[in-house]
Amino acid sequence: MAVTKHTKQILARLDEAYGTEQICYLNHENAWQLLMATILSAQCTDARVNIVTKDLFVKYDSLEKFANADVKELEEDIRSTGFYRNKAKNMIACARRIIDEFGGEVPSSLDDLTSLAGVGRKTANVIRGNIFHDPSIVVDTHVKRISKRLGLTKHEDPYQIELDLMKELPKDHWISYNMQIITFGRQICIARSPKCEECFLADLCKVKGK
DNA sequence: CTCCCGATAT
DNA sequence: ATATCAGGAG
Repeated sequence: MAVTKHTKQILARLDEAYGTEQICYLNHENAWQLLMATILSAQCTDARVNIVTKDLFVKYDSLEKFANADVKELEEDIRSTGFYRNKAKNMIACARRIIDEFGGEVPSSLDDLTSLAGVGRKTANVIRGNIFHDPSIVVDTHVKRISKRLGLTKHEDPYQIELDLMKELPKDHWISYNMQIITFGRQICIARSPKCEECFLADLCKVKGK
């Protein structure tokens, strides 16, 4: 499967602008912390998640603490991330199942990860990429919006977008693409008001200025 | 498809 | 007032 010149140009400019180093914007010290942080990041900015987890991971300093947490208390501890009832319930169930079914270790396969409460394809791929360094494409709102703007996919469904990107992007760019697009999406191709005047991909964009 | 749901920019 | 933010489950 040949990579189109259009795609090569995009990747070359992203590499030049942001490098290819693997960076995670969710603060964490281990696998279960990243898992909990990623569950919290659903429909919430990473900046907000980092504020919450700063205290959260001191109070809950192990999976066992989450497994035995009081739901109401955990709800208040994570309230500002939104969807706090679902998230608190999922975090507790998730911690219990990792302890009971996976010997206390965060599993590495997509199927095992998505079998956990509150863990969908996006969260699972964050863990696979950042913890286990398995090539994976995380389709979040930035990747979705910008991949469409750049003409790398026409789909709305995140899984279909993931398949399109896996076909179009060389495997060694999968992880860096995610980091680059998130950075790009926050600095330039902002959802509410994209800065097309200062965008280094404007000439390759399908919907420039719209 | 609907519901979960607070913080922030416009 | 409205859209959007590193989504997932029923």
